[in-house]
Amino acid sequence: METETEEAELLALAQSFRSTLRHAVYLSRSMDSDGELSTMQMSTLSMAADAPLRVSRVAANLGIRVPSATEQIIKLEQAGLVSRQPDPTDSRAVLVQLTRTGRTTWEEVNRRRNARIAELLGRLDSRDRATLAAALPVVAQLTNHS
Amino acid sequence: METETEEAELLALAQSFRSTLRHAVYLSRSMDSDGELSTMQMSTLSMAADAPLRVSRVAANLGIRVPSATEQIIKLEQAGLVSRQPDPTDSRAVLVQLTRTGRTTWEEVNRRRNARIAELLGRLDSRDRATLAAALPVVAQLTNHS
DNA sequence: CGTGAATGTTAGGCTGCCTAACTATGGAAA
DNA sequence: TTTCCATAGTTAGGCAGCCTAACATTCACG
Repeated sequence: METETEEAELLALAQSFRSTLRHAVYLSRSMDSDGELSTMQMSTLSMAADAPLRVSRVAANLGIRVPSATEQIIKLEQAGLVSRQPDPTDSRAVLVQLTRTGRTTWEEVNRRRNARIAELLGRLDSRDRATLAAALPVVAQLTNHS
Repeated sequence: METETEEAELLALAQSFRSTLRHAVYLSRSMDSDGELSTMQMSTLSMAADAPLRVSRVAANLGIRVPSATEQIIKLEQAGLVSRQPDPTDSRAVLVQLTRTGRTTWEEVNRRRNARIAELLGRLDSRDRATLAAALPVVAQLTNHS
C-alpha cells in the first residue's frame, strides 16, 4: 500500500511543521516585545505605505474583524503615525494613510528589525540559509491557499 | 566589496523571512481558532505527557512568566485535563501531570490538527514538501540559538 | 536558628481580539 | 422620489492571555 506510507509521512511532516510553527510564533513574539510597534501595527503601516487604504482592507489583510482594525488604526492615529480621511469617492469609507512621521518611523523600525533578523540568519552557514530561503515561498503558498 | 553584497543579501533574506513569519503566525492563529485548546495549552499538555513537571518549567518552555503559566494550568485543571500535586521532594513546588482524560483529549486534538496540516501539505507537490521539510530543522536552530 | 533564595499564587492592569448594536451613506426598485 | 436593503465604520461590552508587584510558604546555608 504505497498511499498508506505516503499518508504516514505526510502526518509526520505535519507534526514537525506544527512544532516549528510554535517556534516561529515564539520568535515573532520576541520580535514584538521590543515595545516599539506590534507586528500587526507594522503590517498596517506597510500597507498604508504603498497607498492609502480602507479600514475594511486593513482588517481583511490582517485577518481580523473590522472593529479590531478600527481599534488598532485609532492607536496608530493617536501615535501620529497615520491619518484617517473620509474617502472622497464614498463618504461611508475611511482612508488610512501614513503621515510623514509614520513613514520615517516605519522605515526605521523596519530597518532595525531586518537587521536583528539578519544578525540571526548570519549565524547560519550559507547552506542552511539557502535551504531556508528556498522554503519561504512554499510557506507563503501554504497560507495563501487556505 | 564582497561583504557588502553579502550583507545586502542577508537583509533581503531577513525581510522575506519576516514576511513569511507573519504568514506563519496567521496560520497558527487559524489553527487555534477551532476553539478547542490554544497552541500554548496543547504545548503544556505535550510537556506533561512526557512526564510531570513544575509550573516554572512550563513557564520557561512556553516563554512566559510563572503567573501566566499558573493561570493556564489552572484552566487546564478546571477542564479536568491536568492535575496539580505538591512535589514530594520539594513542597514549594507543584507538579503538573496529565489526567487520563487529559491524555486522551490531547492525543485526539493532536491527531486532528496533524490531519488538518497534513491536508494542507498534501496540496503541495512533493518537491515543495521536500524543500519545506529540509527547512524545518533550520528554523528550530534559529530559535534555539537566540 | 534565621535569613535570603526559590516556588507558586493572588491581585490588578493592559492589549488585542471578538460579537452585537448602532449611525450614516450608497444604491436600486417601486 | 421615496423607500428599503446593503455597505462602511464606530461604539460598547466582554473575554483571553500576558504582564508586574506583592505576598505566603518552603528550602538551604552560614
